[in-house]
Amino acid sequence: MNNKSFTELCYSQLKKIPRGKVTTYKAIAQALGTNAYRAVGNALNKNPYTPKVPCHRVVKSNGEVGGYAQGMKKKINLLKKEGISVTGNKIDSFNENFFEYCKKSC
DNA sequence: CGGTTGACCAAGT
DNA sequence: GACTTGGCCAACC
Repeated sequence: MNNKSFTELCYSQLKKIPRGKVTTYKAIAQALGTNAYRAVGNALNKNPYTPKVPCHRVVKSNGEVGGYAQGMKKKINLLKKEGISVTGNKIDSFNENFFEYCKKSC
């Protein structure tokens, strides 16, 4: 079970995100114990689990929605349905809907 | 093993 | 506030 690639581990963290919340690429990387922000984004970009994994709940650290393999419009649309306010390409009340991972024993 | 890429980040201009 | 630069790390060729 631990033989998964870094990419697969990212998906595992994604699935832990509760509905109506969002996180950042950086947070996920740190949750995995690394600083590979880019590797995380790279993993989600090619993610074959698009509907399985809530990749649309992942945004950039500056509050922007970031990107989406199926189109940002779809991503924003999903976020709004989850109860997250999105203005243009940015998250409204970003820190309100922000979800933090438990790095250590939680 | 080296070079390229990417849904990034932070700091500087 | 928008753009540029350097850095970071994993996956792929």
